[in-house]
Amino acid sequence: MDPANGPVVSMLNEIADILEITGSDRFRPIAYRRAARTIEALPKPIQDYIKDGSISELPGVGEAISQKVKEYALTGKLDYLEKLRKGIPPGLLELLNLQEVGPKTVGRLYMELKITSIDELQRACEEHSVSKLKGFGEKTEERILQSIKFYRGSSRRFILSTGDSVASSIIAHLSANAKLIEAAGSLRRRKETIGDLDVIVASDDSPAVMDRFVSYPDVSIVYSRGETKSSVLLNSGLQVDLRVVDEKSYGAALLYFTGSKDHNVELRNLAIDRGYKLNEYSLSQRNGDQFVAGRTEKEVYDALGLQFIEPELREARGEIEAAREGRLPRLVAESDIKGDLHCHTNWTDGSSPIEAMIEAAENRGYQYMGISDHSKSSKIAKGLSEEMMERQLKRVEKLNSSGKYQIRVLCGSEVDIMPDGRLDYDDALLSRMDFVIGSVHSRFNMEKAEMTERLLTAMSNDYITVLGHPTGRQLGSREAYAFDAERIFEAARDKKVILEVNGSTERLDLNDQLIMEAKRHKCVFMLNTDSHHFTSLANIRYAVSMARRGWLTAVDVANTSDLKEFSSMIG
DNA sequence: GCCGTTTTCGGCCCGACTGTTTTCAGTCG
Repeated sequence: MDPANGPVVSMLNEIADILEITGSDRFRPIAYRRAARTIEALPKPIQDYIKDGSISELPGVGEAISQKVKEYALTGKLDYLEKLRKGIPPGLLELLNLQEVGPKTVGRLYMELKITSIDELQRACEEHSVSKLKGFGEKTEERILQSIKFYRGSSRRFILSTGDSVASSIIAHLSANAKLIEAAGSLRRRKETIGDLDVIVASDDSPAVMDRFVSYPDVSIVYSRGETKSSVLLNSGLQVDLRVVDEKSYGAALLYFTGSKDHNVELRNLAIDRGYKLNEYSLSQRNGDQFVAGRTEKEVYDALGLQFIEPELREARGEIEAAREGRLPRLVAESDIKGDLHCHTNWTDGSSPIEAMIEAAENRGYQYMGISDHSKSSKIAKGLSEEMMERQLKRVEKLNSSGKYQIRVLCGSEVDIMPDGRLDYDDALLSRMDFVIGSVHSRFNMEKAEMTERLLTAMSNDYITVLGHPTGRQLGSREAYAFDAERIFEAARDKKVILEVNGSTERLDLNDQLIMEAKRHKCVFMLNTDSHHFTSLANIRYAVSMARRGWLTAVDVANTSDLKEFSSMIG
């Protein structure tokens, strides 16, 4: 997605929301949402499509919507939307964020009880005036109160690594009754954050699986418990949905619940084109329901004439077309990685000694690894003074010549990029290092132009090898700083500065979309962990996940090369 | 509102679960 399109996407979705609440033709809001999805997935700003007239060729964007998008893009507002907004009180839209409360419910609550905000809804439920409405009852009232409580509580997205640990614990809990079991959804697609967790099970004894599931110790609320589907809320606020299917439907179910939604819509439409019907049970003949495929995902893709599409690619970003034409990339895999250069030690803010980091890297089968402690200005991180840096260089040299390790240990530094773009050590010291990771750790709130200059200046230093965690974002706590990505990626390519994909679980930086953009600029990448403890070297899987979501192959990634070739790349 | 090798009008992905029903509407994914 191009971030510049965000406002247009919200505009279209808001129109859809209002149309749903006011109860117009059922299909008009669907049309607006479809157009919003299309525009959300565009790689370039919508203005580009308006300029060359290709906007009305976008799927789901016809005459009426393209006119509205043009007006909005040109003037920053839209008459039609202003008029719609006047028709309903402003607080009404927020009610849609409540679980189990949809547009029909909001519409009726407004029409019959004059409810226009979450506060008013809460009061109405507490006074039991909602349950007196026709079609509503006590349980509905309680459910709404619960949703309100949840909505006001925790943030509703979880980082990927949290999802991984919950998933493996639930899978362990259920595995005795499951023939096949796997986490699906955004977790399986390796999205940077997940909203909920989907688990798919193949089993002959569905009731037993369901019983076991709803009695998982960490469950706080059971939302639903059915024969094939159950849904619970954990104490952490994470919702978990479980589906149980027959073994012969397992692949179809996994495919269906892995998504993304847009990928599924495209797949189903392709199925229809080919005379089939695709649902969570099988791919079947459109007439007669005869089973065609469904035991495995590959079986379904095969029957549709597609290459197998890795879950990380299933975002409706052109992967289905590529699969049809047999030109999907062979994605980089964890087993391709031959070294990790972003490792801190207890010389600065890490908690493991150099030797422990080296041994952990060796145990992973790496050919090389890099020590990259903080530079002197990172006071909080106990950055190394020049003298200490000198000592560390000598220490690593000694370890390499000790004969104790098979692995080659490189010594570098994660050097602060100062506000003016200079690096935190002088060139003489930098020149003696095997590699240099330049990172921004201060003054995150610079203006875009200033930050861009800062990064460009840093990248023009001859000794910088890698741009570390290029956007500085931390999931759920710190936004990416502003900079002109296009200029930075062009400079990275021209100056041969490698872009880091940082696998630290709170960072995941670059993210998938920026990776795709950088790849279009023909940049080279390096996958690192930013480990502060020897066990964190395993986080390389998260860097790999982002890289795969960004369509990277081993060729795009510097640290898939053997030591010899790699040395020439960083040298 | 969009779209078309079944259609320029009449469809629009589709199935599970819940609650309030007495056969179904609303919500979700």
